Amino acid sequence: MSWRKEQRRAERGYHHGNLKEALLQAALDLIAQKGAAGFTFADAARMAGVSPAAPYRHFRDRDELLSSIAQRGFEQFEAALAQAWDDGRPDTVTAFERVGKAYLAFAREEPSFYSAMFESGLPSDANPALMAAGERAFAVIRAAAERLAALAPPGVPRPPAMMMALHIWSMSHGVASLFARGDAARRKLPMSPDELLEAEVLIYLRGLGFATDGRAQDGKGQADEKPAGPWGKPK
Amino acid sequence: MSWRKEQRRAERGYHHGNLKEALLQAALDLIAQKGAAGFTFADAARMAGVSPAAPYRHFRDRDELLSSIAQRGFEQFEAALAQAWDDGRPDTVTAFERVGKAYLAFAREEPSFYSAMFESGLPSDANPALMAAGERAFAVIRAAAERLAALAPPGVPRPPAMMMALHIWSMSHGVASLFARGDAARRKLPMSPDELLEAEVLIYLRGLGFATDGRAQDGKGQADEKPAGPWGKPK
DNA sequence: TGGCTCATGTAAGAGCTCTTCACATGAGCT
DNA sequence: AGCTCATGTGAAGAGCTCTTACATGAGCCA
Repeated sequence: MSWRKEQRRAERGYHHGNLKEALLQAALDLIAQKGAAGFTFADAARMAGVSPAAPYRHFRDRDELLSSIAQRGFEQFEAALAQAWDDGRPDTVTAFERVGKAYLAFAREEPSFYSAMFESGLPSDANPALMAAGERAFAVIRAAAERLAALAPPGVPRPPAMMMALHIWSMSHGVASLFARGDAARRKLPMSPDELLEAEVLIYLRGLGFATDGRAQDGKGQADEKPAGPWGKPK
Repeated sequence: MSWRKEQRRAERGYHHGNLKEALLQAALDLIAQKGAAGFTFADAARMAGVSPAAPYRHFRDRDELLSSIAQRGFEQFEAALAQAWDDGRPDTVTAFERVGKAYLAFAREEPSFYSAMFESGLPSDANPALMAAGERAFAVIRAAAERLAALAPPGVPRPPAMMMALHIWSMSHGVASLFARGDAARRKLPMSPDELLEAEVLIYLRGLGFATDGRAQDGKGQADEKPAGPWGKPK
């Protein structure tokens, strides 16, 4: 009763032709359905229409497939963040907030990548290329923080950009992994994850002395205006 | 060559007597070693010295065992946070920071619990008791935020306590899961996770208008003293 | 065109896990 | 003493991971 498999083979010949890509795609789909833990090498093979042994021609391991996905994820993540940052245009604070939104958007729209990247429990020393890709993604946040730190108001010691970057990253990751994904999002929130993160970052930046209200802060700032606060209007 | 097993049985008789507890403990140990994903039902049975089928008398599933652990984790977590909070003594801000430290300490000292709680990919609707335990733990943070919000300086619209609680939680979870655990901690940081989180929370609170320097803020605050900032001294 | 070679796929199998079943044991009650 | 039922066992099916030996055919070279 394996006419199904026979037929598939008839359609595409003995050689698949693009198995590596097909496996990566299949794995993404499977992770989306069943989570990074539930995904199975054999399942990916089945989905690609090849025998369970075929994937071993392209990936040493189930883990290597997973870390390939994570690596790609970091690359796309970096691209998304970099595009959102857009080198700080039109102004640093606006661009910075856009980065936060892009972070959440990625976590929401690419949950498979996100969980391969952060929740797959891969030994971090397994794949140097993976680590490097992660570093590059973080570098975008760090560069943005650098620029932001340079705008810090005088009079107060300037916050270390590295620290700011780590803070922003931890907020983003915290919101993303607690509230913005799959059934974790079932917790009933008083606001959307995006709003939550935006408020969080705004409050944080204000704590650093930034005037985060009028947005255009790069020079001519209207500093103190009794701001409405980053949380909506009181009812 | 199974004299080993025979001997164990001789020691403890046909019935284990406390298998459920033994399994939970074994699972914790295994998760600590190999991560929540790598842990195996059969392994736990072996470690407890019983046959692979025995655990099924106590847990419907591998997942049910995992969620039992997560539930216990939340209970201990709640206890740890509540103890740290100590009903806001000696003053709200100090106690609040203690909660943050307790959060990280738990993540660091009980990584098995922490990953069962937050990284095991359990369907959140699987176990109502689990969800309830999670809620109770969060309630501690929320209660603390409530008290803190009540101290918010006048003149600015008071921040919603729920939002503050979610913010604090996301920061804590973000720092914990990115920097304070296992080989994720291999990222070379300019400061310890504890310091990182403390600074983050302090900056955040300052952004809400709290004077977070002299600590005693509940009444007689020395408000403005050109604070050194929550990041150490500039070198 | 014919023939080589090697990357890519397959089949079969060992060893593992999960889970279920019928059956064994003995702790605690009557 | 005898019953009963919770608790543990052994065997077995189904699935997964990964290895090994073998099959196929695409690309190259003459």
